[in-house]
This record gives sequence, C-alpha cells and structure tokens, in this order.
Amino acid sequence: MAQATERLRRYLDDELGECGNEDVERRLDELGTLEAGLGTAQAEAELDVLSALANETRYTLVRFFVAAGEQLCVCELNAVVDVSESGLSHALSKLVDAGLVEGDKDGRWKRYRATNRAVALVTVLEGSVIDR
Amino acid sequence: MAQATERLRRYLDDELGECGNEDVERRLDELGTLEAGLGTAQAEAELDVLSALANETRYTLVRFFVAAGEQLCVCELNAVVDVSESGLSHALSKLVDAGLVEGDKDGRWKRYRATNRAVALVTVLEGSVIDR
DNA sequence: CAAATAGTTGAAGATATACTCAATTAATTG
DNA sequence: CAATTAATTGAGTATATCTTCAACTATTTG
Repeated sequence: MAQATERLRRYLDDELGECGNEDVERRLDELGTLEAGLGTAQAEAELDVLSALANETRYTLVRFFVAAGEQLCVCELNAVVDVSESGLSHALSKLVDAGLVEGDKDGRWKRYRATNRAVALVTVLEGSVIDR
Repeated sequence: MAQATERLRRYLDDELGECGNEDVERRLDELGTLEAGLGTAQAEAELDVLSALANETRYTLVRFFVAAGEQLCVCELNAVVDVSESGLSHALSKLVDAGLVEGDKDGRWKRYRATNRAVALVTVLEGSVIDR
C-alpha cells in the first residue's frame, strides 16, 4: 500500500507538474469513491450471467433459442450442440440458474425458451461485437 | 442420429396428434436452417468477449473504467483489484484483446480506458440483470 | 404394474483458466 | 551509462470448469 502510494505520488507529480500530500489524498479519495460502487450483489449476479454465457455449448443454445423465437423441446436440441444428453441437461440447468432460459414440463417432454434477459444480451452482443 | 430422429418423431406425434415422415423432415429442416446461422466467426468473437468479461478481476476493471469515464494509469488500478501487478497486467492484456479497453503509453506510464463496446455491454448488463 | 422413454443428477477424470514468481523490456534520471 | 522504475511476458502450479458415465426420477404405455 505504502509503495503503491509512492508510485501514485510520482505519477501525479509527472501529471500535475508538482504534487503535494493533499493531491495524493484527493486522488486516492476519488478512486476510493469510484471503487465503493463496484463490489455489490448486483455485480455478482451480473458475473454469474456472464459465466453462464461464456461457454460455447451454452452460448450456442442461447443464440439458438433467441433465433428460434419459440420454445423448443430438449429432444430438438440434441442435434444443435455437440455434447451428450447429460451435458445438454447440465448446460440448460446452468442457463436457467442465470435467468437466461426458462423451461416448462409437459408430460415427459420439457420445453425451454429464451428469457427477455437473454434476448437483450444477445442483441447487444451481436450489435457491438464486430468480427475483425 | 437415427435414435434422435426417432425421438423427434415421437415428440411430433404427441404434438401434432399424428405425424408422418414428411412432418419429421420438415421439422428437421426448420431446425437445420436455424442452426446454419449459428457457427459464424462473429459468434466466436462474441464468445471471446464474453470469456474476457466473465472473470471477477477483469469485470471489476471494466466496470471501474466505465464508472470513471476517463483513462486511468496502471498505477492507479493496483488498489482496485486484488491481484499482483503481474496479474493486473495479464488482465488488461486480455481485455485489450477482446476490444473492451484500449491503452496509451506515455513515457513510462500507461493509461487504459473503456471502449464503446465495454460501455454498451456493461450498460445492458446492469439494466437487464436484477439481483434477486 | 412392468417395461420403455425423457430428462436430470452426482461423481470423476480431463482440460482450461487464473494467478504468482522471476526474468525482461523500455523509459527515465543522476 | 549504471541504477531505478513502470509495466509486460512466460513458465509453473493451483483451482475451476466441462464433459461423460452411470444411476436415478418421473411419466407414459402395453
């Protein structure tokens, strides 16, 4: 901490031309204020959503649901992704936990569909990420 | 594949009341068409972005940049995340690769800032993910 | 009610990821 | 130009994540 503060002092010294104790204090304060808003439960939930999406199998499924725009039976998903039926089930379960898909049981069949959250995220991703 | 098709036939049979070969064919066709649009290079790039974001250290950094709305020196970031200086550098490098932050070198200091892509994604995440 | 089927669950091994340490590059300064 | 400093890189290890196998539950059907 003391070392990091020294380094910040040198940086501010370079930045401002001159730098006293109060300048370092003020900057530490600004950074601390920003930092305070970061470690929330909401941020944790966002990270869970990101972790759920950041996997080829699961992201393919989500995009498939969004593209389909309708609910799909598990038995229709087997061909879409390259995992065992068990793997597919695990994937769907993780997506449900993250609030990205929801499922309805109908007899022995089960259908899943994308949530609004999934639609919003996929839309923005497809819009803001341009393949280079 | 043959087994999966059998299962689909039984499902459609339940769904439609009755189901001939042509119904199975048609559905397989519909699903195949949807699937065709999924395995693109663009989707791979999106997955890279998600993988870069889906980590506590890196997501914290990105949100910090977005909240700050200005470029920040590496030496100002040390206090924000709980990793070594080397770990911080690795994290920033991965974010740059994903197009989520960009950096400018200035003498021996280096400053990073959020890209538009990062701002868009963080904004949507914060808007669509509600902590339960 | 036994057999078959759809889907899920938990455990275990294989793989990928993140972090740290040590060494290195590049810039600055006495 | 040697010493100091900011930041990066690569290697190694610890940890987390994915996938599969086998066993299981729940539903339907003869």
